[in-house]
Amino acid sequence: MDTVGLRERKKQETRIALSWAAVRLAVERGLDNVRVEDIAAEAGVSLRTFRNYFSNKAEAIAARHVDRTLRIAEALRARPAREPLWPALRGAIETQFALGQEGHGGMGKPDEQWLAGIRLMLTEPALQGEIAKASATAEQELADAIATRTGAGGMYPRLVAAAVGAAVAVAMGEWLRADPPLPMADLLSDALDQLQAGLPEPG
Amino acid sequence: MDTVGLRERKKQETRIALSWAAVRLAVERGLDNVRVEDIAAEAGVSLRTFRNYFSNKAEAIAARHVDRTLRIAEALRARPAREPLWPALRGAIETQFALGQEGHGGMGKPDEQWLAGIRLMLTEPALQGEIAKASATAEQELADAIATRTGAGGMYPRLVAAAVGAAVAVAMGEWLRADPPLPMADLLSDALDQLQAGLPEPG
DNA sequence: AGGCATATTTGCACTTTAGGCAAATTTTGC
DNA sequence: GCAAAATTTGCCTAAAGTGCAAATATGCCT
Repeated sequence: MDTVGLRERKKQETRIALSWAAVRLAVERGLDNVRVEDIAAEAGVSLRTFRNYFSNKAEAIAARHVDRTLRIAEALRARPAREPLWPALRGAIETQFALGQEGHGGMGKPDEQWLAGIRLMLTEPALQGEIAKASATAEQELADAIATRTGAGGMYPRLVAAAVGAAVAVAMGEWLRADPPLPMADLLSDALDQLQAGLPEPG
Repeated sequence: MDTVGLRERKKQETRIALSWAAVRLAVERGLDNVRVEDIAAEAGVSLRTFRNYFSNKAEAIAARHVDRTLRIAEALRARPAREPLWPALRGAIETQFALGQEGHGGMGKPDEQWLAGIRLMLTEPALQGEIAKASATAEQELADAIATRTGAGGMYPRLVAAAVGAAVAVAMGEWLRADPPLPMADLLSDALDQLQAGLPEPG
């Protein structure tokens, strides 16, 4: 038998189905034209069950993004303890963004839903609070992982986590904005370089 | 007559009164035991008027914090254009946090409401989304001001704004947490120093 | 397999939030 | 003063959110 039972797995499936339905409907009709009830129906559960998982539309839409960002901290912990912090951080981040680049030899269709979800979150003002909350959660985990890895105390772990989170957010924003599309990896690398250089004033 | 008419001023007063009432009631009874209706009553306006100003409790509570953080960008713009970016940034930030230090020769009572509001926002999970949204708004303004001042394009202005926002947030958190209380100015300065040094791994 | 304990889903009742709309009130500019 | 414009307010309806208990599904032990 698996380490996770049927119960656990079905719960996860329901959660994903709800989040997926939320994003799809919101993209199709616009956020305001989607009732929580519709999302529940789309996912094949009762309205009340939706509320057992999420407290509102925004949370449901952001759920997959939250999961993804939380995995950065997880990836960091999985790295060899002796690896210096910054390379480890870059590695951990890259594993979560190893997609979206078109024309690359990799998978052809770069998680279209994820892209739509991100675009939606950056577009709809009503979702910005949620994306920010997601970042806060992720940064908390990241700070813990950094503290464990470096043994540093004080503000350092939280500073690094917050700064890295900021860099990721800025890079993501630029990625969506860039008209001649740029590879996410490059933007991310560029942002982290500037951060590590202490953000010196150009010119 | 003033440059702003009575209308403008009363609107601002109502806004402040509502935000103030929201914070006070939430601190007194706990966030969940405050209905929007109560806040409106406390501020002496109708429930419907409350909704003309804010769309929910959280927004009302965060309003004064938003105003305050927006003033950082304003302060940056007010600085001499030739001043290098980082000193100007530090100066602008400090002007908005020139309070809260007890035992300093300055004002005796350091905006008790503000402290309570901040503590509330950092404490109540339901408000974290709002504080984050506030930061996002402030960072947008800050990025614009930085872009204007430095003439830099690309991600630089947004990166600096986001990183500075992160540093301020971390310093504020530490300030509230520190058991033997530390001066906000020191924490802020420390955080910005680390940022400018490129957040090198200690040890 | 059978059966008990635990977790999840669901329906239902109820309170609160959210927002459109038009009437009443207040401020502004002339 | 007085008309135009903005703000406040009450009313109304849809939707969100929450507690509770019954029904259903799963895990676990014998």
